[in-house]
Parts: sequence; structure tokens; C-alpha cells
Amino acid sequence: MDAEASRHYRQRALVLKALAHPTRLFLVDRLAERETCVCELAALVGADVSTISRHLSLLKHAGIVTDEKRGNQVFYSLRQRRVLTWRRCVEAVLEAAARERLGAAR
Amino acid sequence: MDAEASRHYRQRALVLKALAHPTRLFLVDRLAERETCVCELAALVGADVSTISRHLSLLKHAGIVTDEKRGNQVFYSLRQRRVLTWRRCVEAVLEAAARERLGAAR
DNA sequence: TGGCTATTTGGCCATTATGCCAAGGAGCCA
DNA sequence: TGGCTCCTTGGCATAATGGCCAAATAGCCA
Repeated sequence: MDAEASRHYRQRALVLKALAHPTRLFLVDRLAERETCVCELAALVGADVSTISRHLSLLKHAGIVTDEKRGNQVFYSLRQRRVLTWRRCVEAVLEAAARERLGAAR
Repeated sequence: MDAEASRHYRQRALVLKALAHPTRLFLVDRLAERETCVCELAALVGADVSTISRHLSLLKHAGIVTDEKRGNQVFYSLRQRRVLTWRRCVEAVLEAAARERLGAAR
């Protein structure tokens, strides 16, 4: 893998890494419905506000979400919806695995 | 997030975690072209064979690739091609970020 | 069987990721 | 200004990753 390919894949892996956490996937799915403030998201997840703030910050740096301060709250939302295609990719893998299990059990 | 949602997202995050590494993305792209043995992949990446073997094992456990022993070599291949939609998901994010940078520079 | 080649696994170590608490900063309202 | 609420960031402890070397396995072929 030459330097350019290396950079190419490092950059893409960063985006996937940002998604690759249960809480962050939940947040992305949530934000796909509507913009939401940090405290509400924290309540939904059931984790410390600081923890959620960190997850959101990570998603923001990855370019997946944006934030907007309004009053003393910060509302996060998806930067674009096509990132939701992560579902198609993952479901394809899970379905193939499920089919394989059925085949093995036959 | 209740117990079921938690399980749901944990399972999906596992698949994304398997993809979320530069070397593993490279391997997936490579295997999309044709099945390849471990030693050839190791040479392409330029890493220790044991390192590549571990990455492939991880991809296999995630249900993304399969292996087939033939002689004293092991050939890996994609289990299904729809996993390649990771590209669409990631490119959407990168393109949005690029647009944003252009807008900011305007 | 003995020697080779191809892979996987065990061990170790360095680096990164996570999560919570506490502290710090911002904005709102009385 | 003082007190609240909402977020973010610093500090830490713990767990998970990633990589390489060395050792163990498996299959081929003399």
C-alpha cells in the first residue's frame, strides 16, 4: 500500500470509526429524525451528559453531524442524510450471516 | 436506550468496527476484485503476515469475508458484495465536508 | 520422515478509546 | 450581579486495539 492509498484509507477509516460505536449509531439514528439537544440525547441514552457530549464532538469532527447553539442549549443534527446508508452496508453483512447460520443448521 | 436497542446497536457497531481500520478497508477493496491468499495480501499491505492474518480473522468473525483452504494456502474472499456500500456512506460524509470547506473559504 | 512454505496463535508492549466526576465557560433571568 | 441550567473539557482509571516476534500447526513434496 503506497503513501497515497494509505492516506486514502486512513481518512475513510476515520469516518467509519466515528460511526463504529453503539451509542454513536443510536445518536445518528436519533438525529436522522430531528435535531436534538445534548441533554435530551443524554437522557435517551442513559449516560452522563459529558459522555454524550464527547460522542457528539467526535461525530462532529468526523463531519457527520453539525451543531447549533440556541440560547444555552446546543442542538445537533445530521450534516447530510446519505450517511444513513451505513444501515444498508451493515444489514447486508448481518443478513448474509443469518442465511449462513440457517444453512449450517439444515 | 433499552436492552433491546442496546443489543441492536452493539451488533451493528461490531460490523462497522471490523471495517473501521485502514488496512481492513484496503483488504475489503482488494477482495472485492478477487479472492486472494494471506501471503499475497501481506505483501500488498507491507505488513507482517501475522498482522494481516489477524485482520482477516477479525473480518471473518464479523461475517464480512470467508476463507477457503486450498493446499497450504488460505484464500479469502468477500462473503457478499453489498458490504461495499460502505463507500457510498463514507463518500457522502467526505463530500459534505469538502463542500463545507469550500463554502468557508469563499 | 525431514524440510519447506503458508497461516494462525501466544506474548508483550505501546497507543487509543471510553466513561465518569469535577471544574470551567456561556447564556438567561430575576 | 448572583444563581441556574446546559455543555464542554481536564484528569484519571480501565479496557480494547494494533503490531511484531516467536512458537505451534497444517499441508506438500522429496
